[in-house]
Parts: sequence; C-alpha cells; structure tokens
Amino acid sequence: MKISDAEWRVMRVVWQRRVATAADVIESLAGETDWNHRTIRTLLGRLVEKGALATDQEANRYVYRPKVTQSRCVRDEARSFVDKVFDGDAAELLIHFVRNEAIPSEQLDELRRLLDAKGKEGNQ
Amino acid sequence: MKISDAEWRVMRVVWQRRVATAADVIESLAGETDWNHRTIRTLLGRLVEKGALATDQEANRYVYRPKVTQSRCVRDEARSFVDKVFDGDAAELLIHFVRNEAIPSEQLDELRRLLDAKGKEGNQ
DNA sequence: GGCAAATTACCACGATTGTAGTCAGTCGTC
DNA sequence: GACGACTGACTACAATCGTGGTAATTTGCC
Repeated sequence: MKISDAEWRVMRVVWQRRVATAADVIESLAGETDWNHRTIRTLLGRLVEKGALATDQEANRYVYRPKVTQSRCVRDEARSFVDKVFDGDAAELLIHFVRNEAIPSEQLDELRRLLDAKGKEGNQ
Repeated sequence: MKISDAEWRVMRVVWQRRVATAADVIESLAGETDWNHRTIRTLLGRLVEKGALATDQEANRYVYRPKVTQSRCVRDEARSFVDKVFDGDAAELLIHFVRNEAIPSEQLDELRRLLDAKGKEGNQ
C-alpha cells in the first residue's frame, strides 16, 4: 500500500488524534496547508479505499481511524526510500544524514546509546 | 526536479560510469531488472528533458552524462522524504533507522566517529 | 549494395496524484 | 418549515509514471 505525499499529511493527523472526523482533519491542517476542504475529503476517501483508514458511522458522518500503524508505514516508506536512493544500503543513508543534517545534542546522545546497544547485541 | 523510482535506477548507473550510452545502461540494468530496452530509452529521454542528464552526440548516438550530482539529488530526495514521513525531523529518521536496520560493524564505527565529530563541532 | 540490428523521435495508455467541482441529502436555526 | 451549512458520493482533469510500441534512419556485415 503506497501512501502519497499529500496523503501522509492526512495520515499524520489521524495517527496523532487516533480518531478524527473530516472536520477535525480539515481544522488540523488549516494552519499548515491551504488545501480546500474538498481536497482533504478526497484524500480521506482515497485512504479508505487503500485500506489505510477505516470509518465508523456516527450520526450523519464518518469517524476515521487508522487501519495501519504509523510505524508500519514508516518502515515501508523508509525501506522503499533506501532502496531507491541508496540501493538498499541503510547504513549509507545513516552516514549521509549524520553528515548533512543538524541534530540536537540530546538526540545525538540518544543515537550514541542506540549505536552502543546495537554494537553489543552482536550486530546481526 | 523530481526523479522517479525507475529513473533513479538509470541515474545510478550513469553516475557510477560517469558517462554512458543507452546500450551501456541497458546492459548494466539487464542483471537487475527485466525492463524492455525501450523502457530504459524512454527513461533516459525523460531524464534529459528534466535536466538531470546531458547528452553529447557521438557518431550516430548519444552519450549521456549527469548534469546534476548524485549527492545533490540524494540531499533533495532525503529532505523531501524526511519532510513527508517525519515532518522534517531528521533526527527522528536516524533514530528509526538505527533501531530498525541491521548495520555492519564497520559502519557502526564510522557512525560513531561521525557522531563524535558532530558533537565536538558545537552542534550548530 | 541490400538487409538485419541498433538508435532516436514520437506516440500510447492505463494508474496514480494533486487539486478541486457538482449533486444530493441532513440538520440546526430562525 | 424554509434555508443555509455541512457531509458524503461521484466526477473531473491535467501532470507524472511505468511500461512499451511504431516509424524512420543509420550502419555494420555478408
């Protein structure tokens, strides 16, 4: 299941709120985008078709909730990104980002801890 | 300039060889894909239109060479990926990958060195 | 020197994506 | 109880993408 750029914006809102009506999503995105509300409704509909969201009827409208987890989608998306750009070599991607992106120091520390843990686990 | 998944396969070949004829690319990809040679020629043409490749006429055919650097494209692609999936937070991406991907130990070491260097530079 | 193979130029076609519009029902309000 | 606001259903439409076909030209080879 392939979630497009615009659809990711919508999914992130629903993942964050856990459930949301169309109006909720429209309101959440009003600050970040200038999308017409119809655009957002279209995206919600497509996400339901794709199986990324499920709906519950409530009164006269739908309540949307995620049918796939965010971490699952992140994994898939990351995998296809790394396949495309780094020919599947995730370590190359990491090296690229560490070299090229500003990283706050707490997160640097967290990364060091993760790397150390990974080193110790026998790096399978 | 947006390079599609299929186009990336082609670009990676040209970047690696620095210059390549269509036949070179077709041969290089023969092992990895089962694309028709016409497909690859179409992709090469589109990449020239997009300004990602330049051509030099040589005898009766073209020699393609990159017009954009790989690192530039990697940066752009990585940026839009991290915007889409992690809302622009590159550190979150790194943490995700370190957690979820197997990384050979030499690359773990390299990452540690990079992190240390980054920590010392005053993490701007 | 004629023919098969390679090459470029141009066309095709269905799927997906971004970005809405129309139509028709429902519901709260005056 | 009429009307405007909100909602979902369906439709639209151009751009991009994956995938490849046709036509025309060149060219190496027999």
